[in-house]
Amino acid sequence: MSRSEAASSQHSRVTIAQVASHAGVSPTTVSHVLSGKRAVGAATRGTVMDAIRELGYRPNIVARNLRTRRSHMIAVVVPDITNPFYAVLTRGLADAVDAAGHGTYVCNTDGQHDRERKFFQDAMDRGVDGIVFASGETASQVMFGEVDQQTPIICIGAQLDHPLCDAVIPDDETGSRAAGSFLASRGYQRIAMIQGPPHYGVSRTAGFRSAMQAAKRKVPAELMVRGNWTRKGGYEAMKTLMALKVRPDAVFCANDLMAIGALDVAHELGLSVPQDVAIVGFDDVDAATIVTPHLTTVRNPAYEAGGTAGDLLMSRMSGRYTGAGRTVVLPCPLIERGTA
Amino acid sequence: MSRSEAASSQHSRVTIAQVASHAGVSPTTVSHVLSGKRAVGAATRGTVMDAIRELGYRPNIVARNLRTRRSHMIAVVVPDITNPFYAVLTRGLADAVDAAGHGTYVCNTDGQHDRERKFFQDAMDRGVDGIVFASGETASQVMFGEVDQQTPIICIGAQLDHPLCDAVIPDDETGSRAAGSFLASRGYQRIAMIQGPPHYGVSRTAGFRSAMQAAKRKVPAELMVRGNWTRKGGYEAMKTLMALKVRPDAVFCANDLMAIGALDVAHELGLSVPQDVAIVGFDDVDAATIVTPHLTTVRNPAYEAGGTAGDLLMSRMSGRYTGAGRTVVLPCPLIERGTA
DNA sequence: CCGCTCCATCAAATCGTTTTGCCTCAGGGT
DNA sequence: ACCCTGAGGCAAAACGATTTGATGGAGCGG
Repeated sequence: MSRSEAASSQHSRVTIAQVASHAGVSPTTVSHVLSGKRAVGAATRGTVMDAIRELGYRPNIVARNLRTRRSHMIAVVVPDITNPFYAVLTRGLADAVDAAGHGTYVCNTDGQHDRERKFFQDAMDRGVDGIVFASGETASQVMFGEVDQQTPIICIGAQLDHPLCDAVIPDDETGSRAAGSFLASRGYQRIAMIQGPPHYGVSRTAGFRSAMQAAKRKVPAELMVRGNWTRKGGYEAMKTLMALKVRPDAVFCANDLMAIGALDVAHELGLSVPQDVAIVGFDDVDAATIVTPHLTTVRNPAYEAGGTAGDLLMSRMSGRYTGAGRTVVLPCPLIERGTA
Repeated sequence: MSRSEAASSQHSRVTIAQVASHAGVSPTTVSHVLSGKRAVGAATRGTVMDAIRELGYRPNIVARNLRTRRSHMIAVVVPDITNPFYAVLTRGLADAVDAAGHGTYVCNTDGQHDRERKFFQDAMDRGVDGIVFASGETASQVMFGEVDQQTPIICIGAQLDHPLCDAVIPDDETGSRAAGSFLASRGYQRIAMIQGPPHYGVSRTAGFRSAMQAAKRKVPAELMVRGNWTRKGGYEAMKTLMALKVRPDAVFCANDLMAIGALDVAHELGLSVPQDVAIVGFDDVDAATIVTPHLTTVRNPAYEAGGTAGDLLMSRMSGRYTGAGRTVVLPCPLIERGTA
């Protein structure tokens, strides 16, 4: 093997200079052969290519990054990669930018603002070409003080007033409205909602309310309860709903986990779903098809969100687009399954 | 703000040379203040620190990487970050190395060998300090031909005979044996197993067999069926088991998804679990506590695996350890829940 | 034969650090 | 007086690529 022979002959990696001397040309020429930025004679090119192959040359990307000021690396900062929503989002992003040769540097913040800031700093210092920020709707804009005006930032799920910051936001409100309208169209009369904690998921509540208004359904305060996004929280919220003197015949939950908790209560009470009570969730997590019956829900397009974030990023990195912050909103379609 | 003032005054970032001239010293001295590798007079240090603060200097990490030949970045190559097992593993790794200032570059291979090779190359070219390879048990050692002897590699779930490659392997076999013994100790007589596809998960099968032998349970061939790791696969395997003239009263599944499929069949047939038939899974995925009753299973320690991979890596990167490949095996404890 | 354009190539500067070798000065021991 | 040591500082050489300006011919019209 010429490769291993070359590798063993010298401790470290082959440099462009060694290729050049082996081929009897200057480093410049080798660089031009590789990049194609200037014309190179066919014969010379052949010699150089041979030398490259023979020595097993691989370019040192760090050196290139230093000179070109591009790293072909983008940072994605999420609360927790363990959360399937962010895992899928990250995958969508990775798939979108992979073809263009960009790697993805994943940062877990656990939603802590100081970690968000730390990773912003770190990403800038490392010279990433772009940052995708998906820390949920509570994205404080504190950390943007730290940011270099050069590197593009994409915000997912929240709109920020940073000049060069594009945003991609799933259309929670329309999705929730669809869920509400759907329940109404099925003839359910007393439709309740299990919301998220105060100040969270407000657009989901808004969409639901607007649907109820359009369908001429009254929603007394007792039918609007809250949970903390967890299965247990949904369980308890559903308990209080079912303890009402006159029970709801349908309930829309602000996320799937709470919907699953609500389903637990229905099973516990011996209620059949959706005959006795209908349930609709939001997010379309994997678990939605594991419970029985399968959960009717609204899809939160994580993969697509990551993908369009990647596209927006690349359009800026390439210089194709240099204008003000764009906003693309993604539809959240209703997925009809067994619980409504 | 002195920071923004400095930033606006010049287009690009502040360099160490600017700090030096602002403080009236040489770049060398600034570097020494930052790194502490050589003594610097207290007065000088103060001046330099002030200059750094005043100009808002941030070191250019790319330049540093080029000079020091370390990137403080480690690559983790997994089949798919979307798979919760690998997401958790990645998080464990990230948490372990984060404190030491290492970032994690995530690569999704989808289990394709050419992508594995491509990312190996890419990671080497980018100058990562280490690679964690978690592409499951079928890790071909093809891509190791590409690898620079310098950069340490940790293999998760498979043992490779690369000289400097440490391995961390979850103890599937003991875990499976525990599952089998547990079923036997509960008095189940006809214990079946739904295995993975041929050549996969052999140690899980081995552990189960050894437990059966120790418990003096016969396992006729008809009780050893196969699925393809999916819920559907488990469903079908369970169907054929339940179509037997004499049914098993317990079944151990090589992973949770198949166990959930088996559970579907039990529900469909009106069998009560675990009275009529017991079911035990493997992995302890989130879904295990979503099904009813909650799945009794064997825990596959993803987080710990990622964490110890990080530790092994750091011990090599720091030069603390330079010996032959180590192997650490992680226990897979049985988690008793409702299905057995 | 001159001037012009193209093509191919090269030398040298640059990116922003870290690190090595050398210098100076002060102080202490003999 | 002399040597030695340690502290504190600087100049310059890496690190390994890309990029710019210059150069030397070749081809060609006038």
